[in-house]
Amino acid sequence: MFAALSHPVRRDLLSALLDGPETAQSLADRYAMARPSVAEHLKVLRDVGLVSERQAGRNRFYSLTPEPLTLLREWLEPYEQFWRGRVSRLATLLEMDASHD
Amino acid sequence: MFAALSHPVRRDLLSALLDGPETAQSLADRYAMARPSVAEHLKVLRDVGLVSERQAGRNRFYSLTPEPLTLLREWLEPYEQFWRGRVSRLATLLEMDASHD
DNA sequence: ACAATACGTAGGAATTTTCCTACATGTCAA
DNA sequence: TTGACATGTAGGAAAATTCCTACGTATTGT
Repeated sequence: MFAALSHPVRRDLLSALLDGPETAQSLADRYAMARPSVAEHLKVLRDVGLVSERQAGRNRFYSLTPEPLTLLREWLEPYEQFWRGRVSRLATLLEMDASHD
Repeated sequence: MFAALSHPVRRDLLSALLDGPETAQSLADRYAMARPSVAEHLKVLRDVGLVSERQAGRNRFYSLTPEPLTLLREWLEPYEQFWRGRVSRLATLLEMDASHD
């Protein structure tokens, strides 16, 4: 998951699919890269379940399946708690400080 | 940021720092890897601002500075909206279906 | 001053990732 | 059927990442 998101082209592909499904071809046209390279990036995204494909004649439509991103959200949680903890400790300190003036 | 999080050892280091600051040494002791390798991972995390260091004599304490993770949270947002959108469209369909029985 | 400890970094080997050019397959249109 | 399009994959070069040992520097305790 994290590895799949580590490449800017792959994040860009996901972002492109936010507007709806697109064919492999039209996705590839967005980049200076050769088409097969984009196909490999799509494969990485497919392997972690972030996109799914639907064959339609000689086109293949890719669409976004963001469910696996809930893992990322869950991973993030302890760090957000950590962050809130720090803020509230700071607030406590400020209160203590305010109390002796 | 995404690249910094792509390596399991680096994610583990962040996780270790949730419990509070630690010296480079004690962090390195957690892994089978040689200490300088861990030091390089710490450097990557430092470069993206996810950890900060405080020199204390011959020890160097690392602590978690999770602020940059807000970028991740922001990145995630459109995908969560996308997801909610899909769920609500599904709900609409189910309602429509329920209405003709 | 000297030895030991804690640490970062240089240099390089091994591995992985990225990206390319073929190439093979399946589909459509004439 | 034949030719053009859409696509995935194989094979390999190039680039990046990872991890090691060796080394340099600063600090501490004796």
